[in-house]
Amino acid sequence: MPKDDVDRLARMFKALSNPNRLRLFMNLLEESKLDLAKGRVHDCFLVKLLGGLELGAPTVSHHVKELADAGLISTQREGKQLICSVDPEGLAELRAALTITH
Amino acid sequence: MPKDDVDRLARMFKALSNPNRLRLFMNLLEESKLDLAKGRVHDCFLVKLLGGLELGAPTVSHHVKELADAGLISTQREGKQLICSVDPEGLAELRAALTITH
DNA sequence: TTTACAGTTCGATACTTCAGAAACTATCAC
DNA sequence: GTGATAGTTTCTGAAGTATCGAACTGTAAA
Repeated sequence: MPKDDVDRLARMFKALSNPNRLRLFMNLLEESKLDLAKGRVHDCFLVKLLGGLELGAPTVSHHVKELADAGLISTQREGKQLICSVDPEGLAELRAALTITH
Repeated sequence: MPKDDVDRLARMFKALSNPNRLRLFMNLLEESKLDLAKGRVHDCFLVKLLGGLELGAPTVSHHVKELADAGLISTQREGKQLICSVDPEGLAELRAALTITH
């Protein structure tokens, strides 16, 4: 596996290595599952993702950026709010790397 | 998802978040693929995993321990050598977490 | 145009991680 | 035994990360 690919993968895993950030992602993934199964992308208000997380706004902002930079989610503004969606390609890359039958 | 599960998952992802450690794991996974597909566990000398890694022995030892503690690989001594195998359960947990259609 | 809202940026602080040097343990071959 | 091999443990320093408070930006409603 080329070094660049390993680095890219490692960055994704790192984005998921913090429990709070992972929780954020899992919440979004849970919200998205139905839509992703149909090949569509689910949108979700940032606020909805924070159930029981109890983090400050700056921290959340930072975590969202990490996930986005890693290619695991994409974001877009809608008025005052930030909309997050799981990036299906990023998810697929992760799954491919962990797949046994190549 | 219960907090303990999130923490356990996060720990696995953390173990894969360092490029050198990820490389180690991917090398082992690559070696193991055929066997795992058949439900068996592949063993591999530590030395074989270090192709092009250029790390000191203490560092490698540390990385192997991290992967083992996270439940991603298991190790056993055989004489002077350490034998590593991918832990199929850990791998399955990771894959399950990233699976869309639950 | 003032106010509130949703999120961002900056800076500080406490903490964690990576890697290697030196010294150690265990095993095997002689 | 002695020496060589394979890996471990402990410690240290440099670099990176998580979190928050304070100040900031953009949007929308009053």
